[in-house]
Amino acid sequence: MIQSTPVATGVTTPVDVCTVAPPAHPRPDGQDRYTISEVAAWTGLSAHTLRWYERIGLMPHVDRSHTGQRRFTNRDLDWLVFVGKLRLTGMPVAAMVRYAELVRAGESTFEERRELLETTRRDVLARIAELNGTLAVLDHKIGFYGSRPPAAD
Amino acid sequence: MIQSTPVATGVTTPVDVCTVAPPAHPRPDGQDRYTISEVAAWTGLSAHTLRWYERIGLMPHVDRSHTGQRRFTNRDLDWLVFVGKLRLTGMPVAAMVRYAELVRAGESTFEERRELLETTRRDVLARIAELNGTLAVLDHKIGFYGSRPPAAD
DNA sequence: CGCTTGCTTGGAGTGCACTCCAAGGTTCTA
DNA sequence: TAGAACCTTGGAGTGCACTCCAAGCAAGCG
Repeated sequence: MIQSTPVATGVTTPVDVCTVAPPAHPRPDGQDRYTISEVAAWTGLSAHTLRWYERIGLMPHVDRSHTGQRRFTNRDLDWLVFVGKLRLTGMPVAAMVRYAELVRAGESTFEERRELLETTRRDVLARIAELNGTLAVLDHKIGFYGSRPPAAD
Repeated sequence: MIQSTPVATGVTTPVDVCTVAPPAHPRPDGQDRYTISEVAAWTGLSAHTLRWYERIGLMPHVDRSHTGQRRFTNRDLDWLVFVGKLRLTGMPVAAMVRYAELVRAGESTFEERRELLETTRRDVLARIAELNGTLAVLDHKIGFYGSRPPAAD
């Protein structure tokens, strides 16, 4: 299952990574220079995965300390939160990389970005419909096995 | 994406594979002895996948012709339709195999089967909630890119 | 200063769900 | 009855999304 990897618990501010400089929301320790393990803990992704995201172009190039260690900014955190959402949609990594490329390419790609997101949106709606279809079957069968699905949820 | 593999288009009868002999619904050519390629065409699964399902125990053992070729019955078709639904829920194959084992084990496993399906149901609800969450983000961002999401759907 | 813990890299490995292959036997149509 | 099309098997290969490894610097504390 693609389901819930615990992405970024504890965020309360509405996120707004949209391409062009959103006002950065100060994060946990407010330094704007987080190590990879801090970011890993904060996002729920592994450090491995964060490096991998950078390698495949899913992260804009991350700042480095004078000795070459990664220092993530609040902006990077915002981006990762958004990427986490895209991942939850079921969007393949290749498409997320494409989106990241468009973001790097600047404003001229607004239209294509919108299209990509709208395609994703349609996919999500289709998937929800599909899941609702399976719910019907599941409920039918659960009824068959002698108990109603729990009323609450 | 796990999404829509075209599973069994053209089914109109409500399916009811539930374990204990449901009245078989006559299928397309009404012979009750379909070759693997007929079943592949009918379910949208590949012949490879059908053989693989049998190998891993996701299919009850399929009838054979006197020379050893598979001959699927309407019952098998019903089962495959149901398995297709389970697959759409995002249930891992291993869990579907577990369910198939329980079915083979007989009535004493009703309770465990019900639990398995209810767990799956909860997973589906959670996934739908997750997807609705992504829709909110998607819509926000699509609005950001200068056009509202299409009104219809 | 030394020590532990953390970070770096390229490349290899993992798990899932298929997907395909080769070599040969079977079935159907003309 | 020939030939095309289809079926069989075990095992190997594929694509995706990570996940881990080894060898070697870097950072922070007493």
